Amino acid sequence: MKDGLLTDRQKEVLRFRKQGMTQQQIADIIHTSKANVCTIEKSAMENIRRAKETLEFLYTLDATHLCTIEAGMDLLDVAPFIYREAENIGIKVKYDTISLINKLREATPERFRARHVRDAIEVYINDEGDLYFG
Amino acid sequence: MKDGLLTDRQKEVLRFRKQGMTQQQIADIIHTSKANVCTIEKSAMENIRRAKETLEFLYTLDATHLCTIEAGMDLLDVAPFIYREAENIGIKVKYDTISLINKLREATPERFRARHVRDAIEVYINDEGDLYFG
DNA sequence: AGAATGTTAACGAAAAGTGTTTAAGTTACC
DNA sequence: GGTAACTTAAACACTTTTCGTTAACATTCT
Repeated sequence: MKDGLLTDRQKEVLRFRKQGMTQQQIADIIHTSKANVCTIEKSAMENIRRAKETLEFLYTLDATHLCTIEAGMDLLDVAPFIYREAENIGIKVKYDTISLINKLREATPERFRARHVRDAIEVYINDEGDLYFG
Repeated sequence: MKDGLLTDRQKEVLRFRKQGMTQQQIADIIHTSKANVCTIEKSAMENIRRAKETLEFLYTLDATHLCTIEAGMDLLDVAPFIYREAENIGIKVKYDTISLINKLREATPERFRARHVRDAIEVYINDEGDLYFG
């Protein structure tokens, strides 16, 4: 049984970075070049991105596509829209308006500009009323 | 930018499995042996396990060690214990007793026998009062 | 017992991932 | 301009993963 995606090297770098060290400082400590620290850190972030994407796939596997939030929509209109769509297919959404918006902003922070949606967001829902965004 | 951890083959098998197909049925469709379907499915599950573990590491990265739940402890004593420890370091735990126990059992189901803890569990907490178990 | 389902071990070939170095490129700040 | 922090790309040796086969083994249902 193997560990997670991150190599010992990558974990090491992430820990030092979390403490606020520069790549050069870390390079000195672990006896390698700063370029190498950079690539190690970069591939660590890449691995984290992939881990997230993998679990996203799992979620959408037992979830059905609920609706699409089109670009330009106001953030405050999103929750009512999702509630209506979910009601149409007879599923009760698990989250109240506040949690829903928080969850949405957390899942796709880059897709917002102030109160407006920048790019379309696909919304998935499962039988339990859990929501996933892709 | 690469995809998630799962190969197309693995996703394919997982989708068919979700639909309730047997390994033999899938093997016939994708033109390979059932043994191979089995190994593909198995490594898919392994990849999913690793994705989860990777994100767990991320959580503990900005969390500090709160306390250790020793083997033999009664499940009903865990929540009060954690609350007390968190209070000692001035952090309010995000979960009520019920949610806390659910979260604990979900994270480490193999470490319980009826109402008792089998092996020691490390508890981590972050500034927001989120808990992680390792 | 027979049949279907699932698992495991051993092995090979092709593909992908890892750690490194080197070298050239930003970006930002004094 | 110069320097420190950081990024990027190419190339290398090395290790691991993946997909596939075959054959044996365990489980469960009829």
